[in-house]
Amino acid sequence: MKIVSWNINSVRLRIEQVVKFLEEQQPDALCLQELKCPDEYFPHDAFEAAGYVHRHNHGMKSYNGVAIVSRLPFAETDIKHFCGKEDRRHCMVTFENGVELHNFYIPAGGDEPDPAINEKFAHKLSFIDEMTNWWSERRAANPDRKAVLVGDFNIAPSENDVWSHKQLLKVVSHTPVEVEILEKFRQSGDFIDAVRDVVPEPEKLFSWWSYRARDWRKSNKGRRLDHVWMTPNMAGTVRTASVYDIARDWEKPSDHAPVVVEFNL
Amino acid sequence: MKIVSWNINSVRLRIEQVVKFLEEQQPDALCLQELKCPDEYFPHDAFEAAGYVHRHNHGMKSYNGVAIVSRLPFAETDIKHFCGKEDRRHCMVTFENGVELHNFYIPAGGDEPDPAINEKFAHKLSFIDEMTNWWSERRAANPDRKAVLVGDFNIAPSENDVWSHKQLLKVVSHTPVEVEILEKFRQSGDFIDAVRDVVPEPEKLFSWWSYRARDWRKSNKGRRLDHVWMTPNMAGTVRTASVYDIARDWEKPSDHAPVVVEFNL
DNA sequence: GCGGTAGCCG
DNA sequence: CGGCTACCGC
Repeated sequence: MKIVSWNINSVRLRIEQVVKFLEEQQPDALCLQELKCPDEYFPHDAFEAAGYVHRHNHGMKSYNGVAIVSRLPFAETDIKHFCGKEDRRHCMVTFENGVELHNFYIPAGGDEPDPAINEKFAHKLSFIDEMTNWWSERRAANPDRKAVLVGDFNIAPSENDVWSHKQLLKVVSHTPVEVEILEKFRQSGDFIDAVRDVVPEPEKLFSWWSYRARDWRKSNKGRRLDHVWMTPNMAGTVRTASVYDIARDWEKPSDHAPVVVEFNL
Repeated sequence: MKIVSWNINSVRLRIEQVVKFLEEQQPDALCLQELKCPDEYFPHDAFEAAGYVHRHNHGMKSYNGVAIVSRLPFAETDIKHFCGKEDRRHCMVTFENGVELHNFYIPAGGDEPDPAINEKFAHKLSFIDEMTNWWSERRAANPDRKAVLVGDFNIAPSENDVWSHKQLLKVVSHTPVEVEILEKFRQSGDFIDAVRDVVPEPEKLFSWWSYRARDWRKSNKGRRLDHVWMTPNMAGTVRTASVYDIARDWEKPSDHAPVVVEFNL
């Protein structure tokens, strides 16, 4: 089972790149974030033509929005609201083999890494906190569930997930408080980072490069913000994992590259 | 001598199309309107590389802007302000053979063809009125001057310059008041319409097709808004004249096509 | 419909 | 830097 997470930064603007990617990589399921697209304008036809006939899209105008498009049918679909907002940051499907796939777009958190003065940073921390409580309950109710959790977590947890640990310690996405709260969430499910399972540290690995760099590949000031995690009962099932960074070189690219993971399922 | 007028509707967005056109048509001078480009951002390098090393550009932010780029050197360059505005609607050069080339972007005139209620329409009429007085004086001062006047005049004078004379009689660009005031200007210089000299009426000829049409060539609801005129002492010098409408089919085209005139000079 | 602008966001 | 929202102009 091949699963991909990709922050597409406008699904309508980049639908042709998405189709190209699907043709080249043929994943079973593609999880998209930052659709920036109300559901009534979601480009269903292009996905249908590409063979991705099963779709669960959950978007809004201007901001956020997540979708899962798949060649495999869904037994169930659902969404969850976090922090009392309907801001389209999560959707999930259950495949017919019982495996769940969750797609997240965790809040970016603004510039100032202080929840007392920056409401966006406070929102980010609360969001992850709520994810932790939510999963603890879900896990208690069904300890044997197999689940893959993917998305733009907007956090690069390890020092090998950023181009400069030192220079990013006070930059939102790599501050200790974020890394710790994300680790707390990880522990709540004993999740395994599927990518690091196959591409272990200290190898540097990034999935996002700012638009602001003149030559993103040369300066390579990247961060690994996009993740694919799995429940501990899926240990040992990762066949391959990689960042499809050639998509970052396409015409008018997203600032994120797809993260591709193949599972033996 | 091959001279072209082209309303490019953003010279920066379409610089590659301009270079392609220059390579295909190799005019001596290209007159551009609607640069929408401050002078400090004019794409000099692309013109330089294409062999158009003589340039007179006169632009501003957001709106209007005119330029003459040329393979032939200029003996002089100048600009004139009309209606007390510095809105970059005219520039001119004198070639070493003494021939003047004037490039105009006459105001579009808004929607309502009534100067009493529409200031933009009043501006358009005043602009042409001022052109008339200005040229009368210039002509009196130098009756033997040879001059080519080109540009987006935003008026389709004849019934064969529009797709439907009847349906456009009350539409700004083809109203009798505009046609008459432009004819008054023409008479002030006894100008000859170089294009109609070679492509006589009643042949329909257009240089502009709205972006709003689904299929501009099929519906063909065009207007001839772009013109190449010459002083009467140049009578009989037009070798060819045409509208390069294939440029209207290029990717992300301008809504205007280049008007190309070859003179025996 | 498609250029341009500004401010918001990341 | 480049999505988005808006509005302006043709």
